[in-house]
Amino acid sequence: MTTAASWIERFPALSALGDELAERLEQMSQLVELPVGTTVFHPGDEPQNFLLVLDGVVRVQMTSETGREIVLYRVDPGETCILTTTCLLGRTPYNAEGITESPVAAVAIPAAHFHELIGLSPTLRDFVFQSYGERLTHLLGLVEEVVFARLEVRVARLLLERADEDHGILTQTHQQLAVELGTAREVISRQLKDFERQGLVNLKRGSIELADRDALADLATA
Amino acid sequence: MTTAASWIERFPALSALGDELAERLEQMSQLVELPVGTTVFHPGDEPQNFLLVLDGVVRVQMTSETGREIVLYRVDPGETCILTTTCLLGRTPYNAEGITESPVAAVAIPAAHFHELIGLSPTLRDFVFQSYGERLTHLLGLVEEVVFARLEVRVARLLLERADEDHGILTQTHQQLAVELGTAREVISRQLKDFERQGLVNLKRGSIELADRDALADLATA
DNA sequence: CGCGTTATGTGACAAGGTTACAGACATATT
DNA sequence: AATATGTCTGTAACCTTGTCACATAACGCG
Repeated sequence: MTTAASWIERFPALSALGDELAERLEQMSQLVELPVGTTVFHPGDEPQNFLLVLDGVVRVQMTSETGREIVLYRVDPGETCILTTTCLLGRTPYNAEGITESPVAAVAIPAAHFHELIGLSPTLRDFVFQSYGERLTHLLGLVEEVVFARLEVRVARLLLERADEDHGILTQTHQQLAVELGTAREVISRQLKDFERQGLVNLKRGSIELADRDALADLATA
Repeated sequence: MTTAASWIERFPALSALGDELAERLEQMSQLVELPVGTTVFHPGDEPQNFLLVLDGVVRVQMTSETGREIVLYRVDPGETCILTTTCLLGRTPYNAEGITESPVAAVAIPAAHFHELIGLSPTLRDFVFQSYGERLTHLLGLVEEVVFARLEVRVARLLLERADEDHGILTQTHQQLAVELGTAREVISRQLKDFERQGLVNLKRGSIELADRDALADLATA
């Protein structure tokens, strides 16, 4: 009974699983659907399942006592939430928060099964190792940026990274951008106003239009 | 031929390996000895071996273009350098620097063998997963601290963490402390002088004596 | 249209990073 | 002992970033 069109096909890294393991994985997994804005986990929770995102995006962020926040990373389709894996394997509570940024379809695999499968399948193992590696590298980059990079550079990078490809427009509030960088809203407002005066962007309530991408790119690589 | 008193015994996490695997691991590994101050790796290098530290400490840090540095973590005896593992598995170059803080004895396992063994041994696998988890958690803590924590708090924590247990003395220069926190020497000097004026520490050239640990601890938990 | 809500702008000040030196201490050398 | 040299520490001035306090502007809805 080949449960055709399985979610597993969405993960290139899992294509080498083999029919037998794929079917077992299929059986022990459970599909979850979450509306946008759902809190997937928050600090103090302990995860019960290994999580794979099929569709949508989960944003993982941290909040300070004073209320400032910073985005740590995003889990995109085809990726796994490595913080969940870490807390699962280490039986430690989350120290960050996960929020769906769009409607999310995900696969949950109970801890015990996950442990078993990881022993059976080099494919799954490599997938998890690779995920760990990518996140670790990414987090080191985050540390580097936060500690060493000037704010104008970080804002320029953020704008380029998150702007709509075609029209060069972001529909985000200053507050949202502040959370991306772990800074304060006023600081973003100030910097954007500066950029506007230099003709790099056009500001409207709730959106930012990139007026001079080349100049921003120059800044971003500085 | 039981090569008795193997280095493997130093790793509690590897005690469950079993005789056969332990012997194979033993055979394919190579002992390395490094004097203090050796650069184990630096940005751009690609690792060839999985590394386990037997004795001594390796400090892993990052340097900015402007010359500022920050310590990311330390690899203590019984631990593995997870950045090495990451770069090894991902075939990516290092983006940080590793320096021995004391004479180091380490075990090197060539990438191919490592890959094979990780498939064979759940014990080794769990060890690596656990190492990943610990570092990831630790790095998230670093991000949190760097982004949200006030400097006086960070300095207080650093002093308590790195002071000699008995006498409450650190023999470190302000520059060295600055590297720990990813800040500038002048900033550390300023803060320490403040602490001194408040009677929390006594400063001497090349060393700092904690004069009021309780007060520092109060600050540190703030 | 009027009104509440959310988003943005801005000034003043505090904290931290940078620049530029001065002085203090340690050690080696004469 | 006196001097020279290098390293470490202190400090002032200035710039960037974060915080606080409020003003103003844009939107959405009855």
